[in-house]
Amino acid sequence: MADAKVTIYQVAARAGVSAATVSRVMNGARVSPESERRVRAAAAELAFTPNRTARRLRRQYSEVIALIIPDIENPFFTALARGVENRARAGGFSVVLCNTDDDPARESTYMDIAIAEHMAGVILAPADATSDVSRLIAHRRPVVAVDRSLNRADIDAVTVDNRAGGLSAAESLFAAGFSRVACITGPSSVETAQLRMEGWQQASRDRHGAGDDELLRYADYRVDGGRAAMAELLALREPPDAAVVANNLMAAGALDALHDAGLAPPGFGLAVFGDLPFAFFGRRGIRVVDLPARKLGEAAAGLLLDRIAGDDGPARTVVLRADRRSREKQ
Amino acid sequence: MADAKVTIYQVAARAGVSAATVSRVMNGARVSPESERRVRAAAAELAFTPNRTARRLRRQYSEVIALIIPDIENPFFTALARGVENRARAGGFSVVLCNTDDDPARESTYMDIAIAEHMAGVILAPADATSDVSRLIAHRRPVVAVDRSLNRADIDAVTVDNRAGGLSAAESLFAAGFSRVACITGPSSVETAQLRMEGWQQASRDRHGAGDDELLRYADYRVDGGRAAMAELLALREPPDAAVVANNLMAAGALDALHDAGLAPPGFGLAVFGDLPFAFFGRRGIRVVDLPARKLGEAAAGLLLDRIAGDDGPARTVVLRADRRSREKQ
DNA sequence: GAAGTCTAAGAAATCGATTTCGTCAAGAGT
DNA sequence: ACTCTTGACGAAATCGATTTCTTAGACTTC
Repeated sequence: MADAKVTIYQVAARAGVSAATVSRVMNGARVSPESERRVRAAAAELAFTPNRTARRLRRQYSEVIALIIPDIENPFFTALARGVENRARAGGFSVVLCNTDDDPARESTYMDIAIAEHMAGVILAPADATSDVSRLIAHRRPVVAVDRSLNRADIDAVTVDNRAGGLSAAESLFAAGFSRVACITGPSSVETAQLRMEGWQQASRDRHGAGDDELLRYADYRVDGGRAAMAELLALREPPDAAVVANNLMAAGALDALHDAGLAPPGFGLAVFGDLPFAFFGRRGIRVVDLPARKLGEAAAGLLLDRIAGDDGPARTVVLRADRRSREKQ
Repeated sequence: MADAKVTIYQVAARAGVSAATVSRVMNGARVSPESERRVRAAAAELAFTPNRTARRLRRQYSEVIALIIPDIENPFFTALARGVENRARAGGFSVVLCNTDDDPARESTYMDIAIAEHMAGVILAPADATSDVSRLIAHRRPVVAVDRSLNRADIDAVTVDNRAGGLSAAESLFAAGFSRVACITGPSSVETAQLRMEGWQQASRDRHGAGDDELLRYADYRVDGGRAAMAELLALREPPDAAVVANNLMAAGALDALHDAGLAPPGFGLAVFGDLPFAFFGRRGIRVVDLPARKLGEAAAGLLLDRIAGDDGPARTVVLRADRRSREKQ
């Protein structure tokens, strides 16, 4: 019975009613009990699944949201994705995950697709500060920026307090007795990288009166960049005895470089932004600035669903705390 | 100019032609140079983006494929996803990532969505052996199973040689001088878990004449399960001196448990299926059975794209090698 | 120069569900 | 008894692009 293609008209014919009535049954509009029964029976017998494409064309709307992230292999973003998905599912939405590899062109393409596909909204972890969401705005598609904010006051954003996180990470290292605390951060064009560095800088100034730019390295938020940066720092005439590393991937590389030099936490102080899910022994003694990735995702999805539901109040910015904690066990 | 909604008719009006002609221009059919020029100009001025929903309804087809995986936070599956995405993008397709958390109900829902959304095909990493793809088949949607095969001969599959991997992992531990080699594998209902265990079992039999079930633990492919299983093994009257662990997450847990007992590789032999992207020091001395996740994804996407293009030859099964290697550096 | 190709391009049908607009009948109110 | 609601439900319009059909002209070919 379950043929490859069952339309609403076939169901209607079988139930002896019109297509309109079938539609009403499927969408919970008022229908007599008898009609409803017949329609449901017919739909079940034919294994009818409404064609979402047709519905979407008519409704100008779909229950799908796009989540655009720069790196699908980074656990931070997958955890974030999971948060988005949980919240979205609870609201009856599906999530399409789009991976840009930090490429603005791909990001732009995905936004166009979101428009052309009638997606209900977009959650964007911007590749960089130049991300252009104007086409989304022009098409009235709700957008929420997550992790990194866009430089515009008119759209919702969910971020963590990166500056405070950087400050507290560096301070905790100083407090633990380290004196030369370096900083390995991400690309200077990336907001989170800049803010985390500024937190470190602030702590250094508080401590030494002036920031020590010799101990600052901009890398690329990737493993190899972290390894290279740490290697460079260790090669200084006066190397650091601790470091704040601005993301998990670079920390992996940095740990590698440390190990090559015969060093490791807790002898060498290390504070890292974000969890290191697969770091075992190495993890012990590392200070982790907890990035609440899943919560970021949930919050972003929450804001987006509000907008989709019609909320058009002024843009909100949610800033979650980045808690430092000294991690013992999972 | 770029208004919220630009249809093909508005472009047609502005260019002084019919909608059909605009469609022809957008799809590369024959049109006079003059018309083409005018249409392109009008389309550009209005920032026209064809409505994909309408196109899809008419064409009964979309350039989107679904990738259904059990755990989005597992690096194995994200690497696989990246492989799928690369290959799909190259072929002009987008990928929708669906996370099931190993829940057959969610898996089933996603398959229905794939049908209702007119997706071109589905790549499925089955939650378990009972996954039912019959509705996809009934709707003529190409399906490729990846990582785990479905128990049916009529659909394409891409897997790794899990049995050989398990065998070689265990053998390499025996060869290195370990004598009591345990095995921590996944749920017995999961094919990969079963096969990897069988490889270990084979090696144990070859060595000892009989497999030692005392040293076998079925866990859940998760960190906590691996930790608990290893803790149990270490508590035996005669604990193992080495272990084959059937996936990366459980290995993370197992390493934790080892550490708690004051043990670690290479003193305690450890062979693991799949990469441990964030494992630093711990990783050294671990034997990794390399699961070519990205290649799996690429191969699966390749098969699927062939089917979408109309290939209806008999089902193919691609088995990739799971190479054991002793990992030094990234 | 008549009959037979092509070509470009417009009019209209189509994809399948939703939704507006009417119609009809049953029950309410005076 | 007569109008007024009210509710169920069918006919038809609609969403926007694609894809037949058709037609009108231009160009061959004998």
